[in-house]
Order: sequence, then structure tokens, then C-alpha cells
Amino acid sequence: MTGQVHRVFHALGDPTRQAMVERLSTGPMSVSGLAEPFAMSLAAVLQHLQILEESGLVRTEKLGRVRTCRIEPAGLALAEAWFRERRALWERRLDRLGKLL
Amino acid sequence: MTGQVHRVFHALGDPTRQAMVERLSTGPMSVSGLAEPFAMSLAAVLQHLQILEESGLVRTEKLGRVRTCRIEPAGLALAEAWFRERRALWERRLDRLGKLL
DNA sequence: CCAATACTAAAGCGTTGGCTTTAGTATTGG
DNA sequence: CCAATACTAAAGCCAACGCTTTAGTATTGG
Repeated sequence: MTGQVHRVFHALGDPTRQAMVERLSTGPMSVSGLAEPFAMSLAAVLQHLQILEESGLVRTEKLGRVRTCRIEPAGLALAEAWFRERRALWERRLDRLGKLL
Repeated sequence: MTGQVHRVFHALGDPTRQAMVERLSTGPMSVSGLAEPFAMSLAAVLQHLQILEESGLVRTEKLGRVRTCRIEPAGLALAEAWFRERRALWERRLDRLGKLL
């Protein structure tokens, strides 16, 4: 599952997809509901959605003719952990530097 | 400075740039030092570096003929904060849901 | 001084990304 | 039953990416 963090970052690197994740953070919704604020075709939204799913940030489930999209917290957690690690390394280095002085 | 988070994500969305940031997390280094483990031209590394700088993740400084690259902790912090916010929203929602049951 | 070092700038090239349009399929309210 | 709804699949288009090569400039150890 690790080593795929850059897929998460790549997914969030597009403003539309970032906004979609922000929107889904407030609760699940249908594809057309998710698409509503965006000035683009539904097909385009679906393509973004697919990238979000492949990155592990979003999970979707189809019931009847409606596909419901929701955040996958594990995906967010993976990326958040990466930042914590970088910061830990950085701070550890500053500590060593401090002790040298 | 905010609203630029997707630039940070975009910068980290490339495996080479992600690796560069990981490398710089352990300490500053020159451009050629940074480039050493990568199987690509120095020019390519410079191009990645420029994107990292524009995203605010990395700061560089030239002294003599050597440009030294170091992490900009504020850039990492910005992105980390974004994840914390999403998680906060998500958890707040689960709380409301829990109280309803 | 000058060759080696350490980058830098610019052009070009094939691939991927974000979008569209068109043409579907599956589901359901009335 | 059937028209409207909610997506889905595929093809095509243009811009942005990631890389290369070539040809520089600035700095410095000896």
C-alpha cells in the first residue's frame, strides 16, 4: 500500500480533484451531486473520480442507478503520515545541529 | 500563500520530486549532490528543482558556483495542515452521525 | 591564467492529462 | 411500459509534462 503516496499527491495536484475531496470531506454524495459546482461535463467529473478512486482517496459504490462517493480516510491518513515522517526527520536533524553548538 | 496547496501536491505528485524532498529532509545539499542518485541529466533535475521551489517546498541559495538546496518547512506544514482540516471535517461528521443514533 | 567544475538557458520531442462530444447502457418514477 | 434519470464507454483534441541535447555563463583550485 505504501510507495503509492505519490499517486495520492498526483490526485490532489489538480484543483478540481482537490475541491472534490474537500466537498466529500463534508459527507458522501452522488456523482451528479459531486459534479454540481463544476463547470464541466459529467464525463470529465467521472474521469477525475476514477483517478481519486485509484489513488485510494475516495471509495464509490453503486446502488441502482446512483453511484455514491465517499472519502476513504485511510488514503488521507497515508499522505498525512508521509508529512509527519518528513517533519520528524527534519526536526531530528535540527536537534543534532543544536547539540553541536 | 494559501490556496496554493494544490501546487504543493502537484510538485509531490512526481516520484522524482517526492524522492528529492525525502532526500532533502535529511539535510541540505548542492544541486549535483541532490542529482546524484537519479538516472537523468542535471538539466532535468534543475527543472524539477524549479517546480519544487515554486511550490514553496524547497528553498535554494547560490554561493559562488554552488547552489545549496534545503527544505522549506513552511511548505510541508501548509500541506500537512490541509490534511488535518479534512480529517477534522470528516470526524466532526461522524460525531454528528453518532449522536443521531 | 585556465581548465575543470557547477550550474543555466533554450529548443525540441514524445507522452500524459484534462477536457469535449457522441453514443451508448442500466434503472426507475409515474 | 417508457421517458427521464444517472451514469458509462470511447474517441479525439490541445496543452502541459518530463525528459533530452546543445550550447552557453560564472566561479575557482592549482
